[in-house]
Amino acid sequence: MQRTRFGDMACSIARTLDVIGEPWSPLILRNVYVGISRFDQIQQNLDISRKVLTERLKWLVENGVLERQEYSSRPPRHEYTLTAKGLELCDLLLVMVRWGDRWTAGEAGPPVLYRHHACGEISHVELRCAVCDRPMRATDVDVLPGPGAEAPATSPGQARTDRYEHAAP
Amino acid sequence: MQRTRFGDMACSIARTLDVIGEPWSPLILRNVYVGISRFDQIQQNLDISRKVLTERLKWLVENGVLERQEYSSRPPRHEYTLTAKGLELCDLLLVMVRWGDRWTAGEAGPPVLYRHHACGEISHVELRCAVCDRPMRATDVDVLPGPGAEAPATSPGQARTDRYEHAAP
DNA sequence: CCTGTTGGTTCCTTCAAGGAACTGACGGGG
DNA sequence: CCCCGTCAGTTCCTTGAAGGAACCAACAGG
Repeated sequence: MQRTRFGDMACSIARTLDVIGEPWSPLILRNVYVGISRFDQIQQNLDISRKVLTERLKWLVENGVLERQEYSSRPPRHEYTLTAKGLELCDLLLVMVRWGDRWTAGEAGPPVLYRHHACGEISHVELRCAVCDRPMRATDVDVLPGPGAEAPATSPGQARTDRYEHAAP
Repeated sequence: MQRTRFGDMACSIARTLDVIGEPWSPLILRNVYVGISRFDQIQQNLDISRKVLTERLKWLVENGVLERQEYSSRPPRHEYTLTAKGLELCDLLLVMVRWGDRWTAGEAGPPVLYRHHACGEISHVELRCAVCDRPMRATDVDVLPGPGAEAPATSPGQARTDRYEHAAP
């Protein structure tokens, strides 16, 4: 775990990492996503320490990514399900899968395939611009300061543009 | 840092995390991406321990995400630049930004904006199917075992489908 | 010669991860 | 009634990574 908390930084990447940046968290999310949603199932599938799994699940529930639901009282049994917030995080997993397939899978090929409901084909994700629909990759954008740019402890009105000095022509 | 190495798992998410899953790594990548590419610049911008920064940079270079380049001999000075592999990882950052903006930015609004070169508009990424071009989110796919599905130490021919039991109808 | 910049390395402390054992509520079988 | 098994954790101990500060070395400029 990072001892430096990222949640207070004026950076959406840091704040996203604050939620799922700890070791195991994305893999736990993946498991819940594919239907492995109970404590012992997840623990066995990942071979994760029960202690760490407890901590991660608690954090993810506290942050509204997962919900802990009782599917049987007597005996009390729970399972973890994705919230809308958590489901959108799974989009991130799809992009990670794409990169991992391209750069780490090697000759054996991808360990898991994804079939798109709409077309029925084995496929993968591509990044498009929400406005014009054309490809939008890291090379296709300029970075510039936004309204929430100043760090929390900074007085308003004094935007910290120095942190984004490469903000393009 | 995770003590359990994820690189050996038969999972592209785990293998991606093995490369950039450690604390600070995505933020270092982001800094190099926006042009903050020298050791001391990165260290000051992130307020990261010099020791950890050294380790992370070394790991990222070893894994082909960054390149260490001398931009001045005498005195020897270096900067870190993205490889093609690293640039594609930045796509992941864009998706993290999108989630962070939606779910963590609050009233202040996003700290950073992204202008798409092709249309000139402030925008964000959307996930599309590489085959049919329609939206492809986590809810829009079936998960099924692929060619590289068996774990490394497993004898070939005996696919471990048990790990993906929710593989959908 | 002294200072500043760049790019690290070394050392020490603290706290998270891993691992194994333990708990406790319940259900079922003999 | 007692023992076994399952689920969902909790407790405790050891190890090792993160944080922080100090140190080092090569060079440039004044």
